[in-house]
Amino acid sequence: MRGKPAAARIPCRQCPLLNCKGLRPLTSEQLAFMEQFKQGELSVSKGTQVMVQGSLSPHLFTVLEGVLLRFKTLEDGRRQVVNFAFPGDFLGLQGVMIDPLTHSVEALTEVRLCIFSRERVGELFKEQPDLGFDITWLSAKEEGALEEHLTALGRRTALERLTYLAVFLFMRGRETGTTVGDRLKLKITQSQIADTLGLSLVHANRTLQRLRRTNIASWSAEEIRIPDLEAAIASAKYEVISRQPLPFI
Amino acid sequence: MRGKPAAARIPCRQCPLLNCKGLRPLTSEQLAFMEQFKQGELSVSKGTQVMVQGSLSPHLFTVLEGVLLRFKTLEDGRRQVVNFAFPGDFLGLQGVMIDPLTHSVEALTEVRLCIFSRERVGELFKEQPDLGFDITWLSAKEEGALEEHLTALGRRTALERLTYLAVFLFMRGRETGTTVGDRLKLKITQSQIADTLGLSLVHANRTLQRLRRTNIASWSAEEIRIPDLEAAIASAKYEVISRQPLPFI
DNA sequence: CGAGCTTTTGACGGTAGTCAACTGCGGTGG
DNA sequence: CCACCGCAGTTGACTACCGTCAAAAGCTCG
Repeated sequence: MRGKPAAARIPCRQCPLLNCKGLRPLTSEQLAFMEQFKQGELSVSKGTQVMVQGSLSPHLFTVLEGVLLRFKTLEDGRRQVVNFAFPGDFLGLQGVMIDPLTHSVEALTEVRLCIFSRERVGELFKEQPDLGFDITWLSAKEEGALEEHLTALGRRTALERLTYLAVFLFMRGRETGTTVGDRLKLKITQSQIADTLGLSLVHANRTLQRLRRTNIASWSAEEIRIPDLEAAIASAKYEVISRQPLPFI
Repeated sequence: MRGKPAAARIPCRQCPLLNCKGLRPLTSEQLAFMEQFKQGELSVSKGTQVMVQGSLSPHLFTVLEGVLLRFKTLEDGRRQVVNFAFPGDFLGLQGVMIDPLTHSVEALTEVRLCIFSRERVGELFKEQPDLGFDITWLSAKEEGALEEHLTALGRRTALERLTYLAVFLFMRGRETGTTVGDRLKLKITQSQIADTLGLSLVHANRTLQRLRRTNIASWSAEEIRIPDLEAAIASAKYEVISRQPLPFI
């Protein structure tokens, strides 16, 4: 896990997440606590592994900027992308509870992370119960996302899965201000898409071409564009869960 | 959601979960808190829906006894089983954060549940931060299980999925004292298995027959028997996560 | 310009889904 | 008592979706 640590330490009261529309801002007391709870920052470039499956993780992270990929690897090399992380997402909670990490995390873009110490989490729960509650909230929301992915893999056709993923990523992007109009700029390889949706690379490619022809979403190597979100949601059979502003940090 | 509520209210200090080997017992202070936090008990018979997708849930539950099924339903009727709940598992956390439930919960056996009020969760986090932390732990563990299921659906063959599920259920049973020797008594229909593993009913049936012929697991309608757990784990390519005693309640 | 990665295309085979029918079993009611 | 029903499990035949193998084309970067 390389990367310039603490390149530019920004005080929490200037945290970019505070004016992110999809996120609920912290109270000033909470901000004061976070200020001393925060250990530093980590900036990594695209492709960097932030966490490695099987290793021990001394840190927790909050994503300040960028998009990451969480994935598991089987011994024989098969990979499964488990979820994506957007700004405001909390990474490494499992590492606190379960010793060796059960998945890896890799940066899909340039990424800036906020670092916390794993040892001091108990302290957070004691001194700021509301923040502890928020962490549980985030964890429950993550669980909900995994359930959606699970039904996508289990019960949706390849084309539905692709549209589902397009909509999912687009909406996560919109919540976290990563999106511009009906476009989400995000470079993902088709291999990563395949590993997310449980498809082979070849089949993912063919289905992606089929998706492009439907005009429901235009998904290029550079960006995802969804002209009619309602229509896309319907055709993905995506049940949108209620969009309350998420807590963070 | 029918069922005799509070049929027999057992004090927490006699909770059957306390001497469950896979679970970490509570301190006496925590027990005292839980005693007044607990609202009552709910006993339901096999097949009962304890929670219904789309409805609001006023309660949280801890499983005292029995096994349940969590599943999502698409509008067109396709079903996806998301996970199973064994004694000690915590149900309904998502209902606290996200308003309408995103999945249903159904009893697979006779089940006894401990009921908590959704409104008072904040109180628990404030007064017993350690318990709040434990809830987060449970949530993180659940997340880990979902990730395993996800890679099963995405990257394993039908036969591997079946063995994976057999091993998964057996080990959960063993953790929670539901198992006897190398047997887990548990009635599951092949349709439920199919909906768990993302297979069609017919194909699940055929693969199950194939699994029986391998002698790795004998999975009848009544029970799962795994004579050689190590071998089964290997052939399922199941990466066993470390088995620390779980917290509960 | 060549190396290496990602995307694309073709051909082929196998895995898994669908449709349909039949069996076996337990419960219900005539 | 047994016919009848519904449900779970089983089997066969057919199809199609999807994976694998292989190769070529496009791209970026040193």
